[in-house]
Amino acid sequence: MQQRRPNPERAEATRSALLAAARTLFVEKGYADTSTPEIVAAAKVTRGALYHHYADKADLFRAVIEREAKAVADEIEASASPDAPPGEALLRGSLAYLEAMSVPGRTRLLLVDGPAVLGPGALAALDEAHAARTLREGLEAALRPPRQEGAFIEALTALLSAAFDRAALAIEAGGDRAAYTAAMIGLVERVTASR
Amino acid sequence: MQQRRPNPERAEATRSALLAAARTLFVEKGYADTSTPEIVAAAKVTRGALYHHYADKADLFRAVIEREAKAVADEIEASASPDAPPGEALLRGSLAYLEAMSVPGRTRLLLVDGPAVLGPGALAALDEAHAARTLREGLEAALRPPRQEGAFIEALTALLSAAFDRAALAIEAGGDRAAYTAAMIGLVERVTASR
DNA sequence: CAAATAACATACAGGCTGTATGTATGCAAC
DNA sequence: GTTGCATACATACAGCCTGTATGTTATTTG
Repeated sequence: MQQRRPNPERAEATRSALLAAARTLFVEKGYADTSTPEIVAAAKVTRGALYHHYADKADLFRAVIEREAKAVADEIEASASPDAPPGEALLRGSLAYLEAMSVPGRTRLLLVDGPAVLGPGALAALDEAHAARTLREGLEAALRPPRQEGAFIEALTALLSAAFDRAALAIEAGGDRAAYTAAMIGLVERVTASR
Repeated sequence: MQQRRPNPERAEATRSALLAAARTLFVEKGYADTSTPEIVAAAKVTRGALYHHYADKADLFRAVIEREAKAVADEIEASASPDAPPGEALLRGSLAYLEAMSVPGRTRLLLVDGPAVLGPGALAALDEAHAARTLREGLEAALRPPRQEGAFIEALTALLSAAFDRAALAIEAGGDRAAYTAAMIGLVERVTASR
């Protein structure tokens, strides 16, 4: 498919400029208060270009979100040590998640505006595909041999993931980073403790 | 204050109609996709009435949210048994929260659109004033004598609260209610277990 | 009963979204 | 090399929505 590709670099540059401008404005003013005229002005293109590459404003937002979620997943994966014991790997991944989410704007994009604009289902799917998978696999490994059924582990994963999200939000909002980190580690340890 | 109150019943009826219509539409279509003409048509008033009683669309939304948060808090408090041991009181409160949040539309209002429209800070404040207070007090009681400092307990409260929220969302989205309830109870038990 | 004010109703201005239409440029085949 | 077509935009337009400004009615108070 797609043998003919006229001027692909220019198109890619346009998309890139739109994504960068949109990300900045969405973070600064939120999705609802950011207009497409503002975005294209910041990206130095026209609205025609925007609507040529993206179906609508929400589609552009989705592209921004996907990029961001992938960046988070990549950073987590980059900081993973492949041959660490399950318990420690899980802990390291948790800290890496908090670190990745402390990049300015990420909590607003991924945790506040994202669910409202794309629906919580879409975000959960993205999460599962990227960041949360690491968490679930870590939990499964740490809880092996499985003393619980699959649905329980899945639920536990979701709950812990939500706790991590809240920690990231609280820290970005100026909360006590050390306290939230400690509480998070405490949660993970208590959950994985071979009772 | 407020000695003169011309036609207060009529005004109250108007507000009530607006709140009811707005709640229904916000739940069905979300805040962004609900227009004020739609709301006033459903409430059988005019836009003039809306902007007379509320500063703007977001202010009406805030009123809906506050009503809903108060309802949740009331339901939790109603199901509390005052003289139960701390551990059991906490568990009961947790289940009551899940039950209260299963009223249709509540998760979308309080957990999805609310944070995006009002900002996560405003919602957290509302939470702390109503539902989360019960949780924090329960945790403090269950963890007494305090083996941890205040900031840690506060953080732990926030994390657990987020886990509860996610459980409510997952259940409303069609998740395995039993699994999520069990996982939530497991979390609370492990956290309050005298290590 | 007169004045003031609440409780609306109506009209309007500005901005934003999405679409429809127009234009230029590269690639490809002939 | 030019004819044809698709990509990559640019421009113009229609409709809707929000918030405000202004007008009207009906109480309540002095």
